[in-house]
Amino acid sequence: MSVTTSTTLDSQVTSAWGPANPYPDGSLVMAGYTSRLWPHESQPQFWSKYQVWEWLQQIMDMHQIDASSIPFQNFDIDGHQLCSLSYQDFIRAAGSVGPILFHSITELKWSGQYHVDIGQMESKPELDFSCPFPDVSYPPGEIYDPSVHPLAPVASPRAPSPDIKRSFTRPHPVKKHNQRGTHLWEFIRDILLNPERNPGLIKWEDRTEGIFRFLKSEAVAQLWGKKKNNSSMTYEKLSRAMRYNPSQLSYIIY
DNA sequence: TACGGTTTTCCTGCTT
DNA sequence: GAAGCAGGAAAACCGT
Repeated sequence: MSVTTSTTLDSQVTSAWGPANPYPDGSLVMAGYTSRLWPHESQPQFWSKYQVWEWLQQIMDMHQIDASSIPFQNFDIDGHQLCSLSYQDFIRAAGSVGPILFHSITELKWSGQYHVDIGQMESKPELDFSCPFPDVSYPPGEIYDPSVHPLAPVASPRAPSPDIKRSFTRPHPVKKHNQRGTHLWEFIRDILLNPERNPGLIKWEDRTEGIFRFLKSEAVAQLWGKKKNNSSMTYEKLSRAMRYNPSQLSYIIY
């Protein structure tokens, strides 16, 4: 993928919304995300598996818990199943974090107050490059601590350009606090978490393995550069940043 | 001001 | 040989 001088980023992204999108079905990548046309119901009983995971992630953030301390695979369930779990089930599934999760889900079941304001996003389907990737994983007012979910490109298979594969490992230990605003891994995460809003830029290749594919690498780099006020950003630089220090970084995309 | 973490930039080597 | 990716090294940047 290359962005020629005559090809604007807007045109690329816009075209991706249309029938020209080379991945219109998204059957592989979007499996967990199509349902992400989010909580029309705020009731956890109606959550998808993915929403359950987002809730888990949010709880970990809120309580400053290392995301690696619970086996996410134990929560490969939808909201209905989640709500049917007993206190002991939570203990078994999440150990010492279980009571926190149980308490949270119990409150949510009764209050129905859990709102992730995706509805706002859906009401504004147009792309907004001034803030292209709203942090929809976290309700307004909640501070997301990215260091809880560090991201790590690990040994990634080489792939012929323009399809660049990257893979991510499970979460790693935590460092506190976002010192520099948006991190690159947050940026990537948000693209992956918002396929409806940023179609055709990156797609999941194998979500269970944490492998994704750059479809428009230079377009992603341009967006990143715009976010960082760096007009000279290229995919080469962006990819270098992604490769940097993989032992430190990991990611919690499932 | 010093320090640490993250990102950017430049470069070389390897693979296809 | 060309293209593209991986990774080393150093500098820049930013928050504490």
